[in-house]
Amino acid sequence: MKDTDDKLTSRNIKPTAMRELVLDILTEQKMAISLSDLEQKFHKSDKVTLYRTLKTFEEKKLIHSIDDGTGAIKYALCKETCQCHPEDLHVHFFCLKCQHTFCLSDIPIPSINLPVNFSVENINMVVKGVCSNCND
Amino acid sequence: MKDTDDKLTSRNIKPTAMRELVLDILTEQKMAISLSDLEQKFHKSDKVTLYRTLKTFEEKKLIHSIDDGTGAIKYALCKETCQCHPEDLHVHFFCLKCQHTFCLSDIPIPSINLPVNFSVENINMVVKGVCSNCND
DNA sequence: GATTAGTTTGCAACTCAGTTGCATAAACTT
DNA sequence: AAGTTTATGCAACTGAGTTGCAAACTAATC
Ligand SMILES: [Mn+2]
Ligand SMILES: [Mn+2]
Ligand SMILES: [Zn+2]
Ligand SMILES: [Zn+2]
Repeated sequence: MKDTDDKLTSRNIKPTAMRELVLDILTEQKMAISLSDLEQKFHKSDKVTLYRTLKTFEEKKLIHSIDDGTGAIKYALCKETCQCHPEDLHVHFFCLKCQHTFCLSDIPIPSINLPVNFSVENINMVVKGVCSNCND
Repeated sequence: MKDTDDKLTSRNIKPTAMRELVLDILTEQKMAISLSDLEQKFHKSDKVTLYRTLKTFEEKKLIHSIDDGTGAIKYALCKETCQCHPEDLHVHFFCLKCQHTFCLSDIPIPSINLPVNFSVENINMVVKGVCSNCND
């Protein structure tokens, strides 16, 4: 618990019981999960509390959100050093077979040449295909 | 009307009055529009009919859909030659000021090196920033 | 330790995009 | 014209996300 607590406090999040539970669940995931995924990891839970917990985590840059086009936002832990700046952006992968969404944390989003007078703030890049698990 | 009709029939879509109207509206747009945007271009209209019209158009590859992260799918005309294959994919741009979504039809999505055993079917890339209109 | 002030949680209720079912209307087929 | 297929319109629903408010909890002060 101490480790979980530290992770929270280092991001300026008050370590409540609820938040520790949520962070633990997020930590043990190999893939990004949605609010309703998270909800189902509890026997009894309140969607709104989980929703606000995720919002807080995202605001404090403990997690980042991924819009993979499935209609439900997914969330995944940020790296310790992440400040959610452009240089922290990476490609995400959605597997059409297992329907899981992964961070490709090592693959930075390639820069592109925009038309004149266009300026960039943020880029979302989601690759859809079949993951290594599902490609036998 | 003949031109509109041809566009529809060449994509194997029966040219009804409704569909002609929708195609005309889509043709005169400089940016991608959502279902509810489209709905508001009519004085009296049925959302479901427009919804199904867009679905049909997309299925027949007359238009393509864009998930720009705003929560409402946007639609834009495909080029004549478009078959919605990977080589037809292009970058989309969402302007944080005017909130408009544009096709950057001339900017192909850069290819990336995925981890071993990952295969690609599709890529969604949305750049967010400020468009040339809104940059002074 | 009781009092207070600020924060978090739980419940209900709502919004909004997208979707389905079904009955009517319109368009083709014979 | 009668029958068959396809398109349209209306109602009703789903599911993700969101807000308001009161109760529970925590932290700070006396
Ligand atoms: Mn990620
Ligand atoms: Mn486009
Ligand atoms: Zn997979
Ligand atoms: Zn703009």
